[in-house]
Amino acid sequence: MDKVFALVDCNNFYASCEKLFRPDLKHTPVVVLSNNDGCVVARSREVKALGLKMGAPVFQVRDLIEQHNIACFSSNYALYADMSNRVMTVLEQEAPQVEIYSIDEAFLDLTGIDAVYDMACQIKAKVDQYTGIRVGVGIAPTKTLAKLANHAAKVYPATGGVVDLTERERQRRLMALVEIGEVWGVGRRLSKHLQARGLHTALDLADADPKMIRREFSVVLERTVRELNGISCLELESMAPTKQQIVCSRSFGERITQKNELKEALAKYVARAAEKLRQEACLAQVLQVFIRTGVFNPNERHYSNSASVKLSAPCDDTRAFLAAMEPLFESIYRPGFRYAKAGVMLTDFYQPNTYQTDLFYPEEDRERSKNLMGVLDKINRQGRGHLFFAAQGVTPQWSMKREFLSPAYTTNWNSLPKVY
DNA sequence: TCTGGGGTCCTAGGACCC
DNA sequence: TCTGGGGTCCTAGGACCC
Repeated sequence: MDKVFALVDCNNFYASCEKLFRPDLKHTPVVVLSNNDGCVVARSREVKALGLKMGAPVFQVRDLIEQHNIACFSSNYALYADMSNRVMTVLEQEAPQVEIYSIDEAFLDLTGIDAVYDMACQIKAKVDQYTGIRVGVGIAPTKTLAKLANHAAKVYPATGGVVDLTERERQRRLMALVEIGEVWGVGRRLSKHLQARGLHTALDLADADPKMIRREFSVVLERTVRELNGISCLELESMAPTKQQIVCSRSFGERITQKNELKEALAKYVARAAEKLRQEACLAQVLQVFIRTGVFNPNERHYSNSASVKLSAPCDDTRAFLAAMEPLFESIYRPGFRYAKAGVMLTDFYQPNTYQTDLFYPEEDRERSKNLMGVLDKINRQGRGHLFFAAQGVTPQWSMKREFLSPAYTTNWNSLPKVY
């Protein structure tokens, strides 16, 4: 039986979440900013119409923002994550198989369902009714084509937000209209190379020789070509695969010049990364840390370095990672720079009980570690940062700038929206 | 002066083995 | 003057995604 995938994608997701609780902004242009209120990372429909670019640094578009009275919001991930969960819950109720692909997108497996188009319309209506979030739906025999169908649902309002691309003729008609860079898996670099070879539209890519594509580009792009021709190469992955790395990094609200402050920042990221690791129920053996100055100012001396260490055994104890971080930091720190960003990465993951233990680390210590971390996490689930390590410092001067943060409307009792 | 954060996969090349 | 062949594993870097 032919496969049928649907891609459901929330419209302007972050901006929509902000608007949801601010009916007064219903027709106002809205942008959501990255951490430190640095870049534009989401735009409402009105803002897109104004031509304000995704990823634009705020200071470069400040005039445009003032001129059009664009409402700015700092990223409120607590809100977006909760709204995302609500949307995904509806999808899981409506569809037999769901792959949550990102915070605002999911693939559905609708193979074997008659009247797929009607079902997609129903799902769209239900998400809107239950969450207030508008979605677009693209239907096709492969994931790559479903992405393309979803793109069409967005670009052509006449579609009403649902596009069924099951028919080959429709697929080809659409692909002829779509630039090659819009294809899922074709980024900026590939786009340039492909255009240099005379391939400009999605259809050009679909009609390219897969053997040539593999030889000249990669096996990944070859798969894309086949997918564009209706041959499904990418399965629905309804089980979230276990993570292979955990990264925690931040740009600072202000440049750091003090050594101890930089170390405290790293300690904080180590603690957060270890917490995430325990949430995943994983153990990690390699810790990497990095620090760097700003990268954009050409008049400034630049420095960037990283170092990593392999622990004697995989673990998930924050204390062990903190102890390992210190010498790494000492080895890469250089005084006299204005540091802009730092981060840590955990890799080399193991499942508990499937690894070689450290001969000199007794079982009872492991038990105590597990209990201690358990208590730590339990307390911090009541509110992040209730309990922390002294190494993290108590009065960070460098914390993130979030000047335009909206309330945690859906996840904090004290921030529930009030209706008068 | 001010430019985000967190992931995955693939490939090429080097080290090493027999 | 002439110096093999076949393989694995690891890492860094590059591409992509949201």
